[in-house]
Amino acid sequence: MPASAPSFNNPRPMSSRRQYPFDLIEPKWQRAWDAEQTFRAFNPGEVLPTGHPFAARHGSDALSATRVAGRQAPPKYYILDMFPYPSGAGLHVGHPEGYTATDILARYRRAKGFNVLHPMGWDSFGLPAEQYAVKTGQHPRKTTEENIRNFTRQIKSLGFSYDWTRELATTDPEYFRWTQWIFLQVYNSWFNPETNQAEPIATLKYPADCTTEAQRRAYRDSKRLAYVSEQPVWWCEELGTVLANEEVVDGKSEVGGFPVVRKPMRQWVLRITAFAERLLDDLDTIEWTDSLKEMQRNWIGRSEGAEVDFAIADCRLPIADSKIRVFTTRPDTLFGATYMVLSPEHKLVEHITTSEQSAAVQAYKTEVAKKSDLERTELAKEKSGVFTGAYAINPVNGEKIPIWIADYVLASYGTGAIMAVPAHDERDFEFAIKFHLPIRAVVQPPMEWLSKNGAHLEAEVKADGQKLTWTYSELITVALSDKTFVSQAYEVFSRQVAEFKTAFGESGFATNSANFEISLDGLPTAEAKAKITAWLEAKGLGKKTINYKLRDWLFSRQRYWGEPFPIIWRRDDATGQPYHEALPESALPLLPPALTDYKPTASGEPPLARAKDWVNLPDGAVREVNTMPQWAGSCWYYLRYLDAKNGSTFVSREAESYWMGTTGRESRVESRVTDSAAASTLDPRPSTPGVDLYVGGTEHAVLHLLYARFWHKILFDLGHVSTAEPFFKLVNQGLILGSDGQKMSKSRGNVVNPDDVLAEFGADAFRLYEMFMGPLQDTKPWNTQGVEGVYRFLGRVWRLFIEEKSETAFEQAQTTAAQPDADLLDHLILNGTISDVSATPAQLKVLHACIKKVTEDLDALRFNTAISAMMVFVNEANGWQTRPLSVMRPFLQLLAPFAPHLAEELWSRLHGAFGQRAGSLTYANWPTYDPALLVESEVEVPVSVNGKLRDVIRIATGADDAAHEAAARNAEKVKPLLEGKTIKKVIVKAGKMVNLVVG
RNA sequence: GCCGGUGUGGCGAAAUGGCAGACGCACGGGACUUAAAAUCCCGGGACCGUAAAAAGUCGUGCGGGUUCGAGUCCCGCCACCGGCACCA
Repeated sequence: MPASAPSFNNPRPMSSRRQYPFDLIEPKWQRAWDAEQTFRAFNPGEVLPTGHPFAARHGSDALSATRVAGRQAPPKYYILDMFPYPSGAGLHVGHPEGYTATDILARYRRAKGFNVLHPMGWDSFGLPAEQYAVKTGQHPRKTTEENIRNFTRQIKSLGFSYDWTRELATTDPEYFRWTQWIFLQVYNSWFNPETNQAEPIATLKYPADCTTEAQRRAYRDSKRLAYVSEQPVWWCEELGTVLANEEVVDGKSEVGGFPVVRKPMRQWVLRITAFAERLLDDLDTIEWTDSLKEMQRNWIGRSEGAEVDFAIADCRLPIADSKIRVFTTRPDTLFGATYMVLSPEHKLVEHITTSEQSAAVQAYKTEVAKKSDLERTELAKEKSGVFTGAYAINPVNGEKIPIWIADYVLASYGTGAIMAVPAHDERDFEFAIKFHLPIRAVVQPPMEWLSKNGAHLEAEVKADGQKLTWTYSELITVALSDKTFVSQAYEVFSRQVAEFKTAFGESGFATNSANFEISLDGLPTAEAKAKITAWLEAKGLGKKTINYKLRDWLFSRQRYWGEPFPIIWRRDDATGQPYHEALPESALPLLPPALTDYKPTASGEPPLARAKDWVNLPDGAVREVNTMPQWAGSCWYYLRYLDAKNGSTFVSREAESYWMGTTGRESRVESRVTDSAAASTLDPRPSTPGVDLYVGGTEHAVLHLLYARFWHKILFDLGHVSTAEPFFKLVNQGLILGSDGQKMSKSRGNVVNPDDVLAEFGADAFRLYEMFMGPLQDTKPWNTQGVEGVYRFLGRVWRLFIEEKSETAFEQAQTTAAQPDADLLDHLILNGTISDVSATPAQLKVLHACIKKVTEDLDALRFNTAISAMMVFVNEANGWQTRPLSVMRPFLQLLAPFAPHLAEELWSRLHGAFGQRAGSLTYANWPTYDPALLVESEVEVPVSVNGKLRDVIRIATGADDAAHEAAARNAEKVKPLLEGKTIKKVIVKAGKMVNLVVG
């Protein structure tokens, strides 16, 4: 039996009778919601269908521009799930965790009066469908469509309140025509450093020496945000494609873990580095978790420092090339630079290498080239390198220092060359020790550091005119109390710096750092950096610089199942050079050609090259045969949802500014009565710019989220969208582990299939359990018995509302009669304990405490404790002889976001029994609580003596401190402890606790 | 190594600096039943007690500190999870 099939012959025999007929209720309401289009979200200006519950609540003119003055428009709330890749394996229990959380919040916001946008779609380009196509020849579209059907069925069975009219798939030509369109926007833009933003390529100014059209074109193409570059890229043989930096983890492909090699290739690249600063800065404007922001910051990797030029000694090169530029974050240690290192790939290496060293240098370069990057990082322990025979001049002291090459210096970062300061950089230190290069200390470490790292050393010191030999620890100990020994301690450090087993890389005070023009001595590191940088700039020897680890985004893939580039190639008549040209927008969508074989060509070209008719155009031009990466479609899908059916633009201006929250900012949740109770249940920030809440897994912390922010900023600069950031608040759901506490995987056999859980317990129980397991963000193990727990809870809810005797009748009818399912439910009648009587104060208190807790917890995304609050309510209500309608009704509203099917069913029965028309529970106004009802007349207050709890007193609410103290002194278990003692201090927090301090 | 997060019963977890363990699972006892399941009620951190209780002692990874009072705040460790890692 395939694992994904619902198990009818369940391993656990239907040991228990169903808690309630979820198998009838759930499909019933899913059909009703479908028929009513209950969750359809309306765009501004849209005519609301009469009878739609949203119109019933907010008025049919709710979103029209001509809305009657005085009536406030409902505020928008955009709540988004990361859309899934529809894999053949189907949904696993991890997917619905985030989806359930967002669905609960979407339903909660609807009840609170928001216009909620909650869409779902498919990230449907992707490798598995293509690999399947390579194997079987079946078109990937077919596999993809089958998988989408299965995913849709599974997701719909969970009762999520998506607006399915906005469903999209990245593989749909009507979708990817706009992906291609956005690519053209990127292609036709450049980054203007003066305005710090993307601008149309037409605003580009050409340098004077660009005279011919070919020159202008070359210049223009070198400035585009999408450009072609011949550069070393990660090639994965197994996947048959190149990968972006971000897709390579530990020298292997992120997908599949296949080996990758560095290979120079002509590729499309997007200029994300131009946006590094803004991608970094704007993190401060959005509400993401610290860890997520940190991950993005680390990936961008900003570091501030200086570029410094070192002249090459005795150089025979033309003057322009006779210097080596390095990047350093520690220009203050320039006086301690005792050698230089170039990366083996550095352009100058061959020019400066002396003939004596030439053979060694060549050999080393060959050796390094052979090493994969995996080896280069894995074998990081042992430093290697070769002397070039050449020397550079340290610009601050004129010293001749040797130039080496070593693979610990990366060609791709900074300038590909460093000044080595072994005393203050761990890597340089190791290298200097290994190759016996000089080490010079120019920063004084703190005493603690010296004592920790110099414990093994001996020091010769002068004390009382005598020479003595102390251990370094002794010297430091003396220096700490006697200032006259401090300078000796530093002197020994400077002299014996190589004896310390490590470099001192932190901040301290500069020393040994002076020439006849400038002295850094005595300055703290920060000031020393500023001073030397200013000096270098004044002398034209260097300048302040900022560097990023972020690389430009490698954007092309050698695959079939991706968006084709809307680009063609021509040859320049004059020069014979190939150049690229964008297709006109009217040519979109550009469909991939039909193929029978999806493999790359024999000559290693991408699969698209097989389609000769498609590639070769009548006028001699040829099409680009690379395709876009999977990230392209997911970079902007959240925008397409806003206006998914628009055939003339990717998203209309009105829809964009409404849903992204830049119009109608003044609109707030209708402010009700003035009392604080109502106010406290209003959201403090009704609408935010951008997606209000985005929920998904951490695996997209850098890739998708960085790329999407990048595209969004380009669209923002070009005036296509109205916010600088796409996702205002973002929450990562935690991983769900197997019941063995291990990551779920087929090989471990611990995968839980939602279909099975649904068959046994129903969608509501499944949803409830996923939320009850623990905090959304935490990693937590699955436990099927836990599902039973919440399932029993739903059964108790059911029995609160349904007459038990009628259940027997229902069951009999179910086994005997061949009635349609819907009619079967008619055997059930409302529990006789529910009546339209006024509630007791105790009942009201229980209800209002529940409203308060559930509301506050939903606002804070604490689903687990909200559920436990409802359990407390049900445990109480279970004991009631009569259950007032006015109490039971609001409870169903609280339950509705979590268990919508059950709540709708009971809601409609409750109203039916009292001859009322129910109306959709979805748009019923969220209940508010009255704090006055929560006040107790008497409270229990713990009493401690000397901080130890000894007794509990009952005392009237609002009693003063004196009354508390008196009651506490008289408490039965406290009295004996006070005998013969004096009370030194009394702490009273009225209504909270009393503490008596005795001596 | 660096950055971020997490450590609380048998388990998942709760606790604005103020009665640690709400709620749920598992477990034990009882009611109902011919019986079981389901349901309903009761119990429950550990230790020491006791016929049963009560009382008492100890308890939120470890060690210190602040405070009348610390799971919560501060300092120093340890372990686990996630990310980055020769980025000058």
